[in-house]
This record gives sequence, C-alpha cells and structure tokens, in this order.
Amino acid sequence: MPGRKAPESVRRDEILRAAYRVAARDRLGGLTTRAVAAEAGVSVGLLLFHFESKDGLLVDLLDWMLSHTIVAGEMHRRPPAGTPPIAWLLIVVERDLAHLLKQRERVELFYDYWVLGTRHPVIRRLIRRALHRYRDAFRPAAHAIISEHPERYAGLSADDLAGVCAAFIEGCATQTILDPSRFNAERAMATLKALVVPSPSSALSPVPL
Amino acid sequence: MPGRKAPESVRRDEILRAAYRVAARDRLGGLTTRAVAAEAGVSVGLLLFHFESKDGLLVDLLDWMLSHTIVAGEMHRRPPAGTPPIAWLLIVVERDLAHLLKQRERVELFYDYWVLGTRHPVIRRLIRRALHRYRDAFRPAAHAIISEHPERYAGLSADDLAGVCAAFIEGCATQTILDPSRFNAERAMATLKALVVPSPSSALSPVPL
DNA sequence: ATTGACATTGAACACGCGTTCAACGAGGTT
DNA sequence: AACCTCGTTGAACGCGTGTTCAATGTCAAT
Repeated sequence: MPGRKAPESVRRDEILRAAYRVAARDRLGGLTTRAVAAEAGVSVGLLLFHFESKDGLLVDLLDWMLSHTIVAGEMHRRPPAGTPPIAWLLIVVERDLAHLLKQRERVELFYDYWVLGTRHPVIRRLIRRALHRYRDAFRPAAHAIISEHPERYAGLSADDLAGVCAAFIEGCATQTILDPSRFNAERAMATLKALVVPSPSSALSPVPL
Repeated sequence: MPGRKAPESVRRDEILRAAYRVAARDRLGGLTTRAVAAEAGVSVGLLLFHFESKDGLLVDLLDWMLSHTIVAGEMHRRPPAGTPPIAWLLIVVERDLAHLLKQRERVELFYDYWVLGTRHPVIRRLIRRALHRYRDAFRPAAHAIISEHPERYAGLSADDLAGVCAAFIEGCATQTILDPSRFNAERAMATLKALVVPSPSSALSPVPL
C-alpha cells in the first residue's frame, strides 16, 4: 500500500542492508533488483526510486561495505616500545591475516567486486582506494624497518615493503577462499617468520649442499 | 548451408579457440553462446551440438586454457650447482612472477574462473588442481632450503614454504591487475630479496630506534 | 477540506540469454 | 538410384533480467 513511511536516508539504509544480506548469501551473481526488493520487503519500483539504477545500487553497496565492515578497527596501534621493527611488521601482518580469514563472506564478496572492477571504472576506483588504504596499514612498521637498515633497503620505499606485505596477505586470502581445508594460516605465518627473521647463527654460514 | 565438413575434434578445437578469443576480449561476462558461435563462424545450434551446454563449453575452455597456455614451460630447471637454496627459490619466484605479468589477459580470465569456481564445483576442482601444480613448482627449492636449515624451519614443510611463495605471487598478480601503473614487479622482488636475504653484518645487531 | 508533493506499488515492456527442434544437405553405403 | 547417417542451420521458445510508468495512498501545508 503506497504512502509515505520513512525518510529517504532510512529507506536507503534498509535497502542497502537487505542488499548486503542477499549478496552475502548469493553473491553478486544472485543480486537482482527483485531479490533485494523482496529481501527488503519493498517493491522493485521503490528500489529504483531510491537508487537510480541497479548499477547505482551496486556502487553504493560497495561503498557501504567498505565503510561499515571491511578492514575497520584499530589499525595503527603501536607495539610496546623496544619491539624490533621487523617483529612489529610481522605482528601487524599476523593480525591482519587473522582478521581477514574471519570474514570469508565479505572477502569473497570483495573479490566479486574486484573482478567486476576490471570492467567497471567506478568500482575499480573504489577497490583501488580500499586496497591502498589497506596497504597503508603496513607503512609505519615498514618505514621503521627501512630507517633501521637504510643500506639494506637501498632504493626501496616504505610503500614497496608495505606492498609486499599486502601481496602476501591477498595471496593468502585467495588460497583460503579456494581451498579452506588446505590452507593453514598459522603455518604460513610461521614460514614467513622463519624466512624473514633468520636465526643469528645461520646468517654467516654459507652452507652448500 | 548444412552438410558434413570437419571431423568432430577439429570443430571442437575451432570453437574452443573462438571461445578463447571472445573470453580474452570480453571476459566470461561477455562469453555467450551467440558470441562464440559468431566468432567461430558457425551456428548456435552447432555449438551446442558439440558441447552439450554452455556450462560444458565453459569447463572445456578452462581445461583447454590450463593445458595449452598458462604456466607451461620449463618449470623445473635447476640452477647451477652451488647456488644457495634461498637464491634458487628467489630465482624461481622471480621467473614465475615475470612470466605471470606477461600474460595479463590470461590471468584476468583465470581470476574470472576463480570467482566462478566459488559457486561451481567442477570449475573449482580444476582451479585447485592448477594452483596446486603451480605451487609444486616451488617445492624443490623449498625442500632444499628446509633441509639446509632444519632447525630454522622446524615443524614446517616444503609445502608450507611453497605455499608462501605462491601466495606472494598471487598477491602480486591481484595488485597488477587492479592497478598496473602502480605495481612495480622489480621493486617488489627487490624488497623480497632484501627481506629474506639479510646482509650478514646486520643479523647480529639488534638496533633499537 | 482541499491541495500538492512524493513515497510506493506492481503490471508491463524490451532485451538478451541458454536451449530446443524440425528441416536440410553432403557424404558414405547398399 | 535410393537410403541413411549425422553435421549443420536458424527460427522459435521460455525465462529472467533491468527498467518504466500510470495509478495510488499518505502526509504536511494551506
């Protein structure tokens, strides 16, 4: 029954929440105007009254997701003073990885959008921004590492190091999503630690097989 | 005009090639029976005569791609004897990364399939197999590293180390695809090298900021 | 009370998709 | 020459989609 009900912002939010529920359940492939309208308990017409098109809904949903759920939280909390920079970076990586793996649903959706972004400029921009923000979480620790050993990282920037961390985590994410039973985050982190922080005794001994 | 023309295998191959051309141009979203038929110069009916359904075509195309193009080549070439295992692994990683970045088209398509695989069991199986084979390329070097310093990698397997390498490369792939102008493979590799192979002098000096 | 703005509805439209199928024609076989 | 097999065609069907729009009801202002 037609009639005024909720102010625009409320309706929009209701519909966005419904859209997210649908997308979390059926992914972007199952996100149709009718499905969202049904989930929100409104008509298709109303959905397109508040969002000018399905495309608009898609973009607004991504925006909403990025600001409401993914990768929020206490990003830049520093470790206790005296922690070696490498250990600090590893802590950040470990925390982020654990956090990511707890949100499979959202990460899968994010990758749906990532693929969509390949063809959709507006969405690509949003995804890029999100990943750059993500990478930035590693910058402080990365910066500390580089300024501790400038000669070791000659020619490299904190961004480069942060990018490598982001790549590692993103790769872990793709592996878990594809094959959750086979990917083991703890072992991956342990491997990374063993690779990056060498046991002091072995650093000077070039042992041929 | 109807009539007999080519033996089954030839027609199938023609159509698969056409399908790949379409997919490389318009991605999986643009891969329709009509588009492929037009590209192959045959009728829609013939396409579904040789492939029982679009789904079958999709699966066969992925199979064809995996065996014909992606990640083939001289995987297991050993480095000169005496190369330290870590250096060997880094060489393999570097080569694979470079190889991957040269095939953006195919990698993008592969990710399309990866997303599809989230919902499509048969495709998921194929993708998993491909990624496991990919990971296996790192195993020999990873094994050498671990057996050189068993105490350093205690509790870890060559698979774990190979998985970390694969994660790094896959993460690099997602970054390039999303943002080719910003991702720099050389700097990423240089960063990885600096992280993993420490300068001997710095290994014993815990320098607080 | 009357009006006007506007949120809301759901039927209808146009389009593209995967799939079906009766008809057709070029071989090989008899 | 007649026949059969089967690769081949393209029109047609059914379905699901995004989008439009005239109609409707509610609320605030007059």
